[in-house]
Amino acid sequence: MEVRTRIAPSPTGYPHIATIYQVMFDFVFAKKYNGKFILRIEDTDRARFVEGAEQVIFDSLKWFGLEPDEGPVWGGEYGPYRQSERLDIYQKYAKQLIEQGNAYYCFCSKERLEELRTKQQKEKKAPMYDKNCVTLSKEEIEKKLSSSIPYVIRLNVPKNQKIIVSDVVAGDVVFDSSQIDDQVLIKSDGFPTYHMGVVVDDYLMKITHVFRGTEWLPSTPKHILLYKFLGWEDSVPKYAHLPLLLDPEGAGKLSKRKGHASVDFYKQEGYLPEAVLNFLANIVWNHPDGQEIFTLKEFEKAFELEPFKMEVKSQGARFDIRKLEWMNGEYIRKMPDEELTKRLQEFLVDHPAKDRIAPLVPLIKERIKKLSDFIPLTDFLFEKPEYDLSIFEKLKIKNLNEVLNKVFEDLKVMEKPWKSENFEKTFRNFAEKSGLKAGDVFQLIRVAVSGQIVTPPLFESVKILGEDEVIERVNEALVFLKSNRVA
RNA sequence: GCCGCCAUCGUCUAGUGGCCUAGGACGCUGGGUUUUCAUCCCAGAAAUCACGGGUUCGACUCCCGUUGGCGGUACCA
Repeated sequence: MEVRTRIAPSPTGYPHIATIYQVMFDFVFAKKYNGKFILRIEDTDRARFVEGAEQVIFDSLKWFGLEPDEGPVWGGEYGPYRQSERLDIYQKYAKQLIEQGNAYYCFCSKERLEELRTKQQKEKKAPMYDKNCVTLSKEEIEKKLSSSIPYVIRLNVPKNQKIIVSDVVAGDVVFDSSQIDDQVLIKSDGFPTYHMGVVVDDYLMKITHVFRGTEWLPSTPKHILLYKFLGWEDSVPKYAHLPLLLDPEGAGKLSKRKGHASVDFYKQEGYLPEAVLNFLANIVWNHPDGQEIFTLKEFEKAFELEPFKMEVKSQGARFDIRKLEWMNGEYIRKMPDEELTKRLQEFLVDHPAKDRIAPLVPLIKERIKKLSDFIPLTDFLFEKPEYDLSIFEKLKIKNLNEVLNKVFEDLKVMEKPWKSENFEKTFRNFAEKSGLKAGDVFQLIRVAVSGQIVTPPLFESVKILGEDEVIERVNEALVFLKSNRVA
């Protein structure tokens, strides 16, 4: 049987990093077994629907290289792939369930439901629907229907049944059906709820494996019940409820409010998609060889989903951005210069000098952890520095102005074009003659040229700036020092 | 409240009864290389394996309980 996995996001805002985390498993697993990875848009919540969110999901998947084989714009033989375009299908199965007595019309008002809930909570009972409408006669139902009283369709959950969820991560989990609420299947606006939509579509789209967050584990028995009632018992997919991504500060799930949760954050900060994926995989799964850095392909190769035991941790994992940063740096350092240049150029969309960064790449490669680090590190190469007296004051040389002046004179007479070796020799000699440490002299030149304490290697930076520009900047630094009455 | 999942350094984890006086990685601290920073190399601190009972010759590993964390408990997904 062909392996078919799916991601079913709802277009309610920008995509969450946990969605990508899930997609990664779907994608890798489908690829490993030559199966198909499907994207289905679950746009059944009209209140939370956000215009354009769907496109952002597509873009994110593309950025991570996790594009589906089937989906809304990709096509496929099991479409349509948007739930809003499948309403009649859910209706059809809902009717079937009603006829079988496995579901029923419910005309209860929101107010009654609210009252019921508060009452149950007061009595310290689990808030559940009381099956009030299950006993309605055919005539009563017809009457209410024809006078267009709003209704929902509820699942008629039987009492005192054991429902076993076989999960590849958690193992077999037994639920008591008496604890399960009569879930709404079709809302009063005619749209299905998640539970109805997911079961019908997963069945119709022939989904074989479901990877989703553990927050879904408690509602899985409802889904299993639905498969059973619809006569699809043999088609229940294999479930793998993945550990939740927890907030680094430790207050529950990684939430959208906290920034790190948005896929966009990683793009904007200059994280590499492959590094993010590696990180995501690594926090819940360990490579059998013990390596922490591995490609998606390597993950795919080593990842196993044994019949009842998946090699994935089942506890929630804190999302430690510092480790991601380190990992991202590792990827940057291992990347060929040409590739890094390309990535940097793609990242620096508005950078005025992005076409001229190639020679810088080898200089900054070991110094950046994220693509965005490039900007503060190299700014001085593209624009004149703004000098700050406190930075000059950090230098170990006492008579700054005097020494810099001598440097200035030496620079003017140095043989052009400057060569790194010659530059170094000149100022080492200079330092020795002046009784200064070579490092201190170089640091002074660095600050004069860049205005910064930290820069890429000095000799190479100087070369990139060019002789005239360097001399001019040293002169400007002198003027600055004088105007601040520095000796 | 009820139901469920989980429990090893600050964080991510290795560990499936003896190899564990618990290993690795990030981070942190110190040192070395270096024109700054970074890279790289070396060293170090850091977990009474949540707690309490069992089972066993022997438990981080198995069982029970407690505690704690997390998730669910919607006409949201």
